Order: sequence, then C-alpha cells, then structure tokens
Amino acid sequence: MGRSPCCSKEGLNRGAWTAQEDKILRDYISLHGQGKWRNLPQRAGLKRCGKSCRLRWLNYLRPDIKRGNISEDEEELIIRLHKLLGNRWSLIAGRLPGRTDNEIKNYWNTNLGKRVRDLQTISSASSQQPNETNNNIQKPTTMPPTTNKVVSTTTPSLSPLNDSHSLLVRTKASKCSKSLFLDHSSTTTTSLQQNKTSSNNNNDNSHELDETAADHVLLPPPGLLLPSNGDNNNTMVMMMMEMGTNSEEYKEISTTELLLDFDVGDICLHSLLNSDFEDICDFGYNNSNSNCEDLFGFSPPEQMQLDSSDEVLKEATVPSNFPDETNNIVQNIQFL
DNA sequence: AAACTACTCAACCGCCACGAC
DNA sequence: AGTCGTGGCGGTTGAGTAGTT
Repeated sequence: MGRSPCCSKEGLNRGAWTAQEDKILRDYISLHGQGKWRNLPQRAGLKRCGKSCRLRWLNYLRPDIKRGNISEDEEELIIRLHKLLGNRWSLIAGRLPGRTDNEIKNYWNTNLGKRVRDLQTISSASSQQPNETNNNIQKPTTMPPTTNKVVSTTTPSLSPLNDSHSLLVRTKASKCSKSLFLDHSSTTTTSLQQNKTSSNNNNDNSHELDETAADHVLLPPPGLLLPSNGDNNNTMVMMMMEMGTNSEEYKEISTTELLLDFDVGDICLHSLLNSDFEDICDFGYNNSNSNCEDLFGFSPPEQMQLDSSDEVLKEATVPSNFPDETNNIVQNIQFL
C-alpha cells in the first residue's frame, strides 16, 4: 500500500495473512490468551507487528465472529444505532453479537450510508410539504403516535446525518466520575464520586462517597438532564432510572449497589435501546425548568433543554416489534 | 476475451486514552 | 506533572473481485 509502514522494524510481513500465519496466531492465542500484542508476534514466531496481529484476531480469527450477510434486522439496528451514536463503530458492533466494528463500518460505507443519504434526500424534499416527516429512516408500520419528551444535546460534529431530527448520545470517554442522586429521605441532592467504572469494585479506595449520602437513594425521574458542575462545558448528565410503568414509583437503590461494577456506556446505551421513551421521558415535568429548579436547585443549561423531537429518537431506538419495556435500567450518568 | 469500471473488505495508519512509572 | 508503553478506535487505502461494455 502507499503508506509508510506502521512498524519501523524491517522484515515484517505485510498485507494479506496466509493460512499458516492464521494458524500460528490462533494456536498461540488459544494457548496463551489474547493481549500483550506488542510481544505476541515475537513469542508466537510471527513476522507481523502486534497491531496487525490484534486486528487479525479481532476482525477475523476470533471464534465468535459471525460470518455471512448482515440480516435485515441487523441492518435496521445498525441504522438506528448510527443515528443515535454516529460513527461509533465499536459501540455499534457491541450491540451486534459476532459482528466487528470493521465489518459494520465497511457495510455502512458501502451500503447503508449511501442508502440512508438517499432516503434523507428524498424525505427532505418531501418535507417541504406540511405534515410530512423528514425522518430519514423508514418508519415502522406499527409505530404508535408518541408524545415523548426526548433529552437531547448538541453534538453537531458526530454524525454526517446531523439534521434536526438526529439525536446523538455522546458516548466516547463515557467515564462515570460523578453522579447526582436524590436522597430518599430529604429529597436533597447527594453527590457521589465514582472512579473508573470498570475498575475493581468493592474496593473502598476506588470510590469516594459523600459522607452525607444515605444508605438508599431515590433517583429522580428518568430522562431528566442536569447541568454539570464540572469544568467541562460539554459535560452532560443523563438521568435515567429503573422504574415500572408508573412514573411515580421511583425505585430505591442502595448506594453500595450503585457502586457495583457496571459499564456506564453499556448501561446507558442499553437503556436507550431497550426502553420505551414515552415511559422514560413522560415524567410529568412538562419540560419545565422551574420544576427542575424546584427539585434540584438549579436549571439545566440551555443546551440541555428537553427536546421535543421525540418521535425521532423513538423511531431510532425502539424496533417496531419491540414490546413495551417496563424495567429500564437506571443510572444518572455524567459523561466527561 | 479483453479492457474498463464499480464495489468490497481486509489491512493499515495516525491519533488518542489510560495506566505505570 | 511529565513521559512512555500499550491498547483501542475511526478514517483511509488499495488489492482482489464482480459486473459491464
């Protein structure tokens, strides 16, 4: 290829992998496990750079790789996820078992992206007329009318499809470092510091819990955005909660329970993808900042106002045949 | 059959985040 | 706080293949 080699070491093989190289790599990893990619080629006896080995394993040799054409369901999910996440291929791939980010990226670039753009062009032309949606995704036939209140932020650079109906959730660097909880007994705000979410938990050193925190916390209604008290202006706080269909039933969760290991990005995305946004978002606050202020003592910043483009998010995240989800995972999350 | 074009996708690159020191 | 090593990610490339003329 026309680029300079990624590895300065000479004498390394480049380009397509041979069957023998595949076998060596597969055998080595089955014996020693993956990781330590830098040293792997030398130990395994491969004339490849570590990055190349890693890529080959992850994108091709892994035993759980799913081969074959991408199904219509997967296609629909990719489109929905891309609308939600933008080009976060690894996250999208994480929702499609057996598919790799590279495969999805390629599929998007060669198939879906073009199709979605075409649909967008068509629908934007038709949106000149009143009562027409400019949603660029084919509407599921069974989609009920919604009155969702969708939480949205402005992250215009993430998606090539960033029209007024695109909702993107900032997912990169989704480290949960600070959360806000409503105290169950006093309804005052309790702050909770949490270190890296994937760290070993149950380790007291890994968390700094506000001394005033109650043993149990009451999470505020889902879908509510709170402003960040941090330095990063781009920070957003996404409020979600585990609850039944009755929005009055706020679930109590012990703080120690909350500190257990969880993948914030995963939970957040899982909630978004598997939740009924009408239930999540319709918590009776009617987009009122004053209500938020009453509850939490401040109003959300302008960019975190509730967005009324609710149908779009639902269509982008809830499959047409998806049953009403009643027990959504809940966390309030601050993305940094 | 040959030449050309369009498409696919494995592989590569540069960059970034993060942990260790 | 700064540096270094490593792993991971998204963008891009180009060899190989399929389709068309």
